[in-house]
Amino acid sequence: MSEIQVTVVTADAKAQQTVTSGTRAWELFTDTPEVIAARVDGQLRDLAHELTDGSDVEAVAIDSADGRDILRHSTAHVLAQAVQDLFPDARLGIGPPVVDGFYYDFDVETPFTPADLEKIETRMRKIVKEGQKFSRRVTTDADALTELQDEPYKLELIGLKGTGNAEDAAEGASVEVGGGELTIYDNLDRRGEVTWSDLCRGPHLPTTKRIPAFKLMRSAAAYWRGDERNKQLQRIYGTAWESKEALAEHLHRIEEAERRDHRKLGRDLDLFSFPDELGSGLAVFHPKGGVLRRVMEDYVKQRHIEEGFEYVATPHITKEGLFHTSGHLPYYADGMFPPMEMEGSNYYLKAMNCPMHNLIFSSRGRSYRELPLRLFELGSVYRNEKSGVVHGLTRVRGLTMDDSHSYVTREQAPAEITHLLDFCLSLFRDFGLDDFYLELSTRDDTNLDKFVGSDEEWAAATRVLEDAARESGLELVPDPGGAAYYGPKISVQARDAIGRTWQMSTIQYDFNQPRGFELEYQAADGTRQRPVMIHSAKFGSMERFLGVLVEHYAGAFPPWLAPVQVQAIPVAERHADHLHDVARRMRAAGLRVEVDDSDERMQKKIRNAQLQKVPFMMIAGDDDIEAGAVSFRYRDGRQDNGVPIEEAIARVVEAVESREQV
RNA sequence: GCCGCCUUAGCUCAGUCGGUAGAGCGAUUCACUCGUAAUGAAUAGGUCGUCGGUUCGAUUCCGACAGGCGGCUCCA
Repeated sequence: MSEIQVTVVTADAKAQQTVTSGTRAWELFTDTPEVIAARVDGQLRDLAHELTDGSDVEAVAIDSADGRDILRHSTAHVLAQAVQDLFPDARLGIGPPVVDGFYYDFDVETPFTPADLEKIETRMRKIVKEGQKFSRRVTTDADALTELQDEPYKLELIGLKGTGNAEDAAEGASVEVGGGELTIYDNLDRRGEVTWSDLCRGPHLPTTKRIPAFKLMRSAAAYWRGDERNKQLQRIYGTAWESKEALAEHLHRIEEAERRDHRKLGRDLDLFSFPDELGSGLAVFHPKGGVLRRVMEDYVKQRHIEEGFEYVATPHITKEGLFHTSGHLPYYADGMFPPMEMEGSNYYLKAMNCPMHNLIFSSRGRSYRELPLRLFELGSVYRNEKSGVVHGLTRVRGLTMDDSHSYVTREQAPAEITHLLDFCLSLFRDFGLDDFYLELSTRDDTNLDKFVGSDEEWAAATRVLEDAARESGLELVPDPGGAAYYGPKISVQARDAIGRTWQMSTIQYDFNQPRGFELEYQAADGTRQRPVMIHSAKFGSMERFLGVLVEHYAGAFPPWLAPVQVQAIPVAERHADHLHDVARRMRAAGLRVEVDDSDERMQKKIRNAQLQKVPFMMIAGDDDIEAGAVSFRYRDGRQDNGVPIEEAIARVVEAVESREQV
């Protein structure tokens, strides 16, 4: 037996080690049980991987990003084995790890019920307990096609691999047939007998016993290879973690997110509702939600004007010709409400504001001296969102965009895009959101029917946007195929307090509509030139942004946004007049104050104010009246007693004006 | 749009193996007037999502539709 040299790589060191040939990766890590795989020369490998001379070997711990992916992928295998144990007719789709978990798709006659999931989970625990070994076996396409002849979806993946399309075949397909050679993983029981096999690239945990904690979450249908023309498979989602504690924390985070759900808080805080009578995806804002909207709208209007925009207004409905000119009807009709016929014309509800703004631009001759010309409105639009996608305030059928169109020369476009991007980000910061990334949505070059314009125009537009995005220094994520039909876009994705992301702003470079509308300005040399238009929505939709704010703050808004800024609570009935007096003075200072002079006990009033997440509770009893003062209680239970009235008013005013959180 | 699940009082939810329903919170009224997260009592409130079918009888079973939830697809 000969000797070979390997290099064990850790975060801060590299150590040469001499081992005998045939040594497997696990032998290097026998005293570190959290290691479940190895990265050998940059490739993730099973611990059973046989080392070769000169290899760099790095431990992969189960609680690392790669380690969790491997854990979850292995748990997905256990899921599939359990499903085929219990439902022998189930055919396998794809089973990759995803953020915080994994899924596996199955073709079954009848969809899984919650009771089925329980049975499957029980079966999975049994498999985990059995400590089945994940054993890698290299195979050939021909052998695999024979072996997997009962698994039509796997055969399809192997076929796609042959054409080099495996990576594009479907989300997660690469975990099955990615990489160079085709491999099958056998699950071996204690006697070494094969109990189950699956086509898989790996790597995997050494045994199922190394799955410390998992849970099945839900089942749902999913189109095979993500294409709605294909059959729907039944997808089971699960999660798996390196410890029971980590699983518990994950479940706790989900509960936390549910607690912040804007749909629940919207009801609890009496902000908005979705009356069935209106139809799906159509919200009404109650007085308290109305305060939020008004504050947002007033602020965003003022900021637009400060940034050089001119406020305009346009109708909600128009004859169809306009949307032909803009390209909406040829390219976007599915997204619009059906037309209504009147006096021989078809009228459409507006799905976008841009065509109307173009009419304002072309209402008279324009000079280069007017550019950039920036038109802005809070434009309400109606979109025929498919019934299955409507979701709270974040996906609605009627929405109001803070929508603007900047008409610029080609030369001015880059600076204007940077200007718009800076504007978006500063607005978010004013509202307390300061964690963003950008997405660059480009044309899908394989589906040109969906997009207007020449290759050169798209390339130029994409370049301008990409440059501006890079200049911002923010993380930039590509989104191929995500462009609008008329041009590429940058979108700003904001993370909320618990790490979820939401598409807010979009900035789109459009060379098509100016051509369609024959927009022109007269240049300095007397020639007529075509402007470029840049679409931008900063909040995106007022509805979605409001929903995101509710979740970001979990309903506990900073005072400048809070529907009720001060809730006054008398200790006893005789103290109410004092508070009514202070409340009057606060309202005169522009504050939103309510006095709770109901018959409840003060403890109950405090509880109510607490549940309504009011930033300032203003309490007064005998001591306060005697001292010409009030007492504050904050949402965190902190107290500040005996604050002189003038100072109390000034304090709340200051908190509102500074837009700080209290 | 597709798949699955769900819809009982304003909210959260019991319940009826087919014989028209209950609780807590909330609301209203009365009593209590209290120093930092729920005072007590009484009262009102429901064509059990809508429409159709089966049945002597449907909130319960079946179907369609509407709305919601979880995904998928889509998303200007």
